[in-house]
Amino acid sequence: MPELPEVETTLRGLVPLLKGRRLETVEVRIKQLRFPFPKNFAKRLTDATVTGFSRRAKYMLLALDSDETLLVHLGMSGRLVKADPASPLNKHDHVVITTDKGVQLRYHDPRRFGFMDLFATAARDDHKLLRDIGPEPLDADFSPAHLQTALRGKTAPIKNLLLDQKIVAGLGNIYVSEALFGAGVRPTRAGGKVTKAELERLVPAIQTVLQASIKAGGTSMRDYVQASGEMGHFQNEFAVYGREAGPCPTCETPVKRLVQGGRASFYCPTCQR
DNA sequence: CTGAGCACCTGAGGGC
DNA sequence: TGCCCTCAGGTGCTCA
Repeated sequence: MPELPEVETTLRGLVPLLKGRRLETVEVRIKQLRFPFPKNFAKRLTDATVTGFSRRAKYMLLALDSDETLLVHLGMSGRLVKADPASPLNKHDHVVITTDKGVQLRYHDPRRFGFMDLFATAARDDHKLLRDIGPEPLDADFSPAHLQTALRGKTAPIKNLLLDQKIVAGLGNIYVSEALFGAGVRPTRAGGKVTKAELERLVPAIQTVLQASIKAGGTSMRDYVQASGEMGHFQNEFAVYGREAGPCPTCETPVKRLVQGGRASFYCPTCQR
């Protein structure tokens, strides 16, 4: 599910609920998610106070006063949502955290592709899952020149390469289709053959679609909701994603769907070359 | 090294 | 209703 905008909106929603709060109870209700929980996970979190919030690619990072950092990945179907502590637990509510103010957060993930980790904050830059990630697309150092270097000589389709978190952080299947539409680049183009002029359109196209989605609270299609429980509504603004045979918003040509690397891509055959 | 394919898991929806 | 198939927002592994 969640790509950069959904992770970012979740994180922003967590700040007012968790900032400066001590985690009073932590209950892990499943043996493992995608990976086993770290040793003594619940015990190490209990009584820690949350001091900082950041995001890297699709990872949420919560800094604790215990000098450890909680890493959360939502996988395909994960969500982290405030809940009434009195309401019954769902079978997919895998981790339940209650703060010293009585606020309860539930990590819910039917497909269990998500996971959590807990590690020394000082070792963050060496973390295996974080160290090879490419630039954040909303940061100043994300540029056409970076993409040009990263894509040089690549024969794989640009669609697949933009999903590679080492090339650019945080994009997933929805926003790659939307960004390539915004840039007028066909998803099948070999990465190394995308021109400088096209990359100069692609960078702002990526930034525009991500920022618009964050503003809309992300995309809620199946599982995703914000930390508050509210839905996002960027799904109402898709230009091409999920709109096979529908009219291109620019030229009204029917949108095409194809499968690349086992995943659907959507594009306008007229506007994207 | 690259790129392709599979694996992990549940649930929703369509066709019959 | 029920069964079987396909598909879904991610990513790490193996193999050629």
